[in-house]
Amino acid sequence: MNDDTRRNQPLFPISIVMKLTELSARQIRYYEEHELIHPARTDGNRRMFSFNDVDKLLEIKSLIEQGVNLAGIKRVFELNQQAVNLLKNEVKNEQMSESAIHRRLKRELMHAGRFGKTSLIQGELSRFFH
DNA sequence: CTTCTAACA
DNA sequence: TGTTAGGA
Repeated sequence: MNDDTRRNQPLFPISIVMKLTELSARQIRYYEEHELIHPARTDGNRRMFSFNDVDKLLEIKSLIEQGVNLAGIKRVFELNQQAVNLLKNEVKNEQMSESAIHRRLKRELMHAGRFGKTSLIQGELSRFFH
């Protein structure tokens, strides 16, 4: 099992996520309603969150505190996803050497760092560290 | 007892 | 966003 799979494992119920993110259940459910997160469901219809879900919620919290509305947050995620896809394609097309990939990645990570915990692209970047 | 959806003195 | 009702 790789890191990606591990980070996407549905592990905790909403009560734990509330403590980890300091967000109310209302907020967490609201963000799901607006498709900012997609937690898994148990047989009993209970939400089960993964590490990636928690990271994303922390990201949402940070952006909300900075005055970004839900539409804005969606765009941030979309642009972030586009950046990931570009990196993936470049790697796939083997148009970059290993060292170039890592240099590029380091630059992306530092850029992401300026915005807080942002980007890091839902843990998807971990795939490039293999 | 925890979580879910829907609704709003 | 908070809170509460009524179920599961």
